[in-house]
Amino acid sequence: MLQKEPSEAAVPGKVLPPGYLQAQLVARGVRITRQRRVILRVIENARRHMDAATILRFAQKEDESIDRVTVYRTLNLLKRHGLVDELDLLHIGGGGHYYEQRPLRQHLHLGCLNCGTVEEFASPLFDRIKGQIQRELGFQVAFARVEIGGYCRTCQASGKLEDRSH
Amino acid sequence: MLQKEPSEAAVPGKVLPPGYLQAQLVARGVRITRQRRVILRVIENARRHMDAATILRFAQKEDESIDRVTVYRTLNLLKRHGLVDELDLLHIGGGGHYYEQRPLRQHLHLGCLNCGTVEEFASPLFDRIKGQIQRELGFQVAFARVEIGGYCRTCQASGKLEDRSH
DNA sequence: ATATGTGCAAATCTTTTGCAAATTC
DNA sequence: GAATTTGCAAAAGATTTGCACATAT
Repeated sequence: MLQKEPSEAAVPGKVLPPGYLQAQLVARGVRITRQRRVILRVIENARRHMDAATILRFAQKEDESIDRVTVYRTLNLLKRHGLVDELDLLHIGGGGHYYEQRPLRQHLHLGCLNCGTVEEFASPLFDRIKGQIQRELGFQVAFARVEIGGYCRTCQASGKLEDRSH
Repeated sequence: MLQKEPSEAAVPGKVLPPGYLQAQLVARGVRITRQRRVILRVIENARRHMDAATILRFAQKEDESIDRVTVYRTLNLLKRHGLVDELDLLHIGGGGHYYEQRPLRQHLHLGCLNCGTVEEFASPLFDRIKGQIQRELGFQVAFARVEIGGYCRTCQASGKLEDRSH
């Protein structure tokens, strides 16, 4: 399967302070171990969306002994506490999942089917949709995942559109 | 108390005619085999979102000999032609993927974290977001996947909210 | 005849589980 | 000292691949 690094996306207004993940866990009475500290830092400092294997690779740069399993367990911990979101970015870059620290402001992910770059986009309209869902269906929204496939401006301009989803 | 009045398109009705998938493939010069015919019919007649294993189970009711691999290959074929969409429905119901015939009208998936039910919802606002993306980023939208986690009206009313995402 | 599709077995990839040893409170 | 967390090995689950045989044009 083709392996492609998901882009460095313009992360819309990352407002969360450094150490936020750890602070949140501490506030919830979760024990912070040596390996968790490393993994949290890797996630917070991510310049792009990372899958578990990538997070492991970065974590092992700081602590060789960290195991793949510990990464998965920490990701599950963070998911349970709603501190990270799991994406699959339309599988443009592989079969697994990608993780990002849950942002203050919900955003959409735009994956280019040609070059694999992932942009992010926030729209007030999406908040209105959530309100509409709540009002019309009585469905209480907890979180959302929006992944849009298409072609980025650059690839359209280049004219070299080779659809990799086929 | 919330009023029960799902306006507009709570569940966007299936508008595509029976045999649409097969017709589309034929129109594109794809050969229709015995097993493909069965698998296409299973997908078209789906009453809920199915994963590959479920599609296989239904297909084998009609033709015992159909193999798991053929289901995957047919799904890939349909994906390549943009005739089905792949979802994971927030993994409320398992680790794999779910498939649905690509609808005429884009809709959002609302998965209840409590009972696992998936509702669908279409909103003209979402079309406006797509326009916005196109205009503001020059990103040409091909398809979208929207999965929203939360709590359905029924579960909220029942009071028995046991969060399965934790 | 030639292209393509199929089933089977095995491989691959991702994620989870069992358990003894290590770590933390 | 009790409870939690870790690493290792192994299992489990989902999907893909190699290949000989079958099927369709």
